[in-house]
Amino acid sequence: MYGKRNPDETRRHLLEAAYEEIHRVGFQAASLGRILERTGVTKGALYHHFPNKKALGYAVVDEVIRAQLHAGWVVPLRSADDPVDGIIRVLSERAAEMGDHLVQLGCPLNNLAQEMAPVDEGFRRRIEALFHLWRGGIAEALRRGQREGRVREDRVAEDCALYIVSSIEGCVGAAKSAQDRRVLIACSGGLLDYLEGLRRGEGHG
Amino acid sequence: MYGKRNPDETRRHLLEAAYEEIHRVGFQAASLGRILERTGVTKGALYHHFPNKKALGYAVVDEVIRAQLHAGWVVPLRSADDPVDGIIRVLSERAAEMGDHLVQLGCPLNNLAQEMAPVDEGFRRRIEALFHLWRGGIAEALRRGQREGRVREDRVAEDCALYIVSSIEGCVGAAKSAQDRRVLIACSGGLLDYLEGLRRGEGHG
DNA sequence: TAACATTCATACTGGTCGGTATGTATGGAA
DNA sequence: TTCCATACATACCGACCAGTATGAATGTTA
Repeated sequence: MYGKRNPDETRRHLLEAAYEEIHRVGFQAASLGRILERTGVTKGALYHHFPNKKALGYAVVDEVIRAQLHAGWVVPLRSADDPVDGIIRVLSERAAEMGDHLVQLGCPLNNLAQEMAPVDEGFRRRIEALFHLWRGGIAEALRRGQREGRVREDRVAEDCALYIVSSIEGCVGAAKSAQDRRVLIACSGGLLDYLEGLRRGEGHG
Repeated sequence: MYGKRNPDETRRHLLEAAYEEIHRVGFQAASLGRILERTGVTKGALYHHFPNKKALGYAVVDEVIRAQLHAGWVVPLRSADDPVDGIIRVLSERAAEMGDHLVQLGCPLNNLAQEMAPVDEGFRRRIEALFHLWRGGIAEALRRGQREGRVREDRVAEDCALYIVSSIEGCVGAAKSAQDRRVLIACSGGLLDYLEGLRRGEGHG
């Protein structure tokens, strides 16, 4: 397009469009034709940058979703004073940032996980790497909180992180299934209960 | 097949095969050809019993999945003495019954919800009706527990049921994403924490 | 047994898809 | 200026898919 040539830009455009297409309809139902249509890129260009559809999907996970997760969760949690406060704040920030997309289409990472994990091991491993990153960021914050006396020490940080991430995906999934933002709010109440229960001095441990 | 004729049976076979196919690859990727192949039913028979693919999918939700949910969750919870004990017992029973299928392929209802809710309103409503049934069974048990003094009364039963179901789906989803049964166990630990916290006399309310 | 609706069976259609073959324009290096 | 890899563009292919047209059995009813 434009008669101009710019390989890096076209690759970026393809990745962004593929990300949105996959987020909208899933990987298997994603149409290369629609991606090309929306980007103005031609099939020749696409197959120059990616050997096949699967490689494009892999790149979306490895680059686009990974960058979002890193910037949206890992980095912010590093600079949080209190881990529980930090998780709650990041949670609401991410929910606000994604807006209606989160309720309508769900979490891009979890969508892919649920669709592709049983079907393609390459996807599964890449997706699991991102979940590992995510849980790692939360667990690190929780461990720091334990050292600083903010988080109860009778819990294993990694186990808590696993449950927190799963619970987030559960809540987002419920809201998506209902196509109703209020479900996200109501469901998050239970998660907040759990998070508050992780603070130090909450008894019954 | 068999030269014999039996409309009810062929319909049942079709529904069962469709259920399995959808559970395996999702509705959109489900192939009528594969369903016919595995049942031995022909295309003419299929389109005699169902007007189109979508109607077959709807019937799977309305009949197959609904029956499973009713028999597996609603009925058992009605005869539970303690709701928290009951939920925990049903949880493990269901997990045991589905075996590796649960970890490999995930929850049939939630799979469909995540795939189809944003795409087709007919699916969404039917799926949401089943979630309503499920949450209703749990909420009813919790309310009875509150009346009988077994469950703390500073919680709204419906909100708790929403979070419990979402949390279950989150845990199952995590295990499916990891394709690892141990993830299901570890993740359920957090849910058990939450459930135990619903019992009466647990402080910090 | 004759008429008729139900229950299937077979062959075919149009459309979409991922992928490929082939060609062309660009830009940098020698 | 020549050469050549890079970066595209266009046309086409075979596979699969949901859905349809048509007809043949089968069971039911009169």
